[in-house]
Amino acid sequence: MGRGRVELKRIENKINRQVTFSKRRSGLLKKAREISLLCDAELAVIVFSTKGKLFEYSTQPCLERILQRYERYSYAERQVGANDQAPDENWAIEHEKLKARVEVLQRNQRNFMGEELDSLNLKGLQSLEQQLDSALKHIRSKKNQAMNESISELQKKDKALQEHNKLLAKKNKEREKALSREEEGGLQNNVDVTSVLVTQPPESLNIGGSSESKGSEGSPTRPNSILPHWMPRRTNE
Amino acid sequence: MGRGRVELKRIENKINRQVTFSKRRSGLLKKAREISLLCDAELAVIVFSTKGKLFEYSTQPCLERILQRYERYSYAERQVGANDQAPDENWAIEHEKLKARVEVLQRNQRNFMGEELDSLNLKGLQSLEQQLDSALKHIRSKKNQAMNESISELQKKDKALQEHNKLLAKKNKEREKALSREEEGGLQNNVDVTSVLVTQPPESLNIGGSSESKGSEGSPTRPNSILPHWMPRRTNE
DNA sequence: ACCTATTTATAAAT
DNA sequence: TATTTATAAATAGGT
Repeated sequence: MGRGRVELKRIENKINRQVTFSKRRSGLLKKAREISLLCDAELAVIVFSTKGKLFEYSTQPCLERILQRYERYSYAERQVGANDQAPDENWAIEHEKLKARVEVLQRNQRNFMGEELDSLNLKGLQSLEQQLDSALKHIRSKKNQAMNESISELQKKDKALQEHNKLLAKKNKEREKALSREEEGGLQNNVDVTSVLVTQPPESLNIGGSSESKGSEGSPTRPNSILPHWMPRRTNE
Repeated sequence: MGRGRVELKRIENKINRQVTFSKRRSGLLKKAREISLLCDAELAVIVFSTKGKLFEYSTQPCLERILQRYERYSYAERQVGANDQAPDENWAIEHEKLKARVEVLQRNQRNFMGEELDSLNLKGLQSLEQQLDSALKHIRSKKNQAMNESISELQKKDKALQEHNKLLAKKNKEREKALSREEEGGLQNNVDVTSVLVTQPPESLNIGGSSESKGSEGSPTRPNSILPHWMPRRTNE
């Protein structure tokens, strides 16, 4: 959308990057507003510019709740650190140091994401490759572990449901028999409980893919409380 | 964008609303990804459909991290309003913001190195895996490119040296011949240049030592324990 | 900040 | 839900 295609990579020219950021940011927020209006969705967008400036859009309730949860936590945390504020002169220095650190960390991160590789020599590339390779192994192992856990949990659940199902079916049959003995011709009230139970959708099998993609919206997910229980969240720290 | 203007109000037709939601959602997430890539911004988008299903995009493997940053940021911001301590206090706030950023970056980096994976849920792990996988591809391609370049450079150099060598050998022979003709028995000064040249150590095999990394070993790196040793510092911006 | 030439996104139809 | 198409929007590069 503009004169010439855009390569999807960091814009090197600082000015252009800044301008594009400004334009696209407003575009993004506008679209966020539109979708929330048109489709009655609740959403939040949080954007930090490279320089650390914050921009946001939110339709309120949901994100607020999430944020409040964090707020309590980090407020408490900050109260601790706020007490021992003594000196004020080395702040400028500390600040500079921090900025430098941020810069370094950002560059690292870009490298870790496979970008800006020209800043590395061959040795660096090789070392990075090794590091990522090993990291990937860890990650995959962890992921598989997580998947296996949730699978076995599901299997357990499934088994339990089947048991329950069988039980109910049996009871049902018994009742049916009893009824047919007591009142002849009173069968029309009989509902097949079996099918109801067996049909329960294995909702947790929707093991998160990339952020969006496959989301059969209409699926009869239950009023799921947002995150499946098997998704561990950071509890503290 | 589409056939006919869009009124900015809730779409009444349920089906249409659903379809539009799906389309615009993916559009929004796409744009979010683009701005983060193009403009080096950190951001998160959280969307709840009417039915309560969650969709999200985050530049970080762990969306909570951005929320935390947001938290700290808005806390610091709030201090401005509450506090009428004018000039110097800004520094404190900026400092807080920076610290929040550093924390996020550090955590990311640890994750990128395959550490601290317990802080990620399955979704985060998968997204991280994908990211690293793609990064690794870039890195390997870059590495191979670098290697090939240095190989062909070496071959060129080698060829040139051999040429030179041949030339010198020839000259040497001629001179020798000439000498033996002019002064009989004066051969003890004759050094075999050939061997000297052939033996020349292939210094350029030190691949990747181009311009920047040479001799920087002794420089006292700043006390950044996080920075991997192989990451050369950039000299220009 | 404003202006277009173009590229994108997407509403409607299939 | 996936494709296709006609159009509205977004926006890159200038000014």
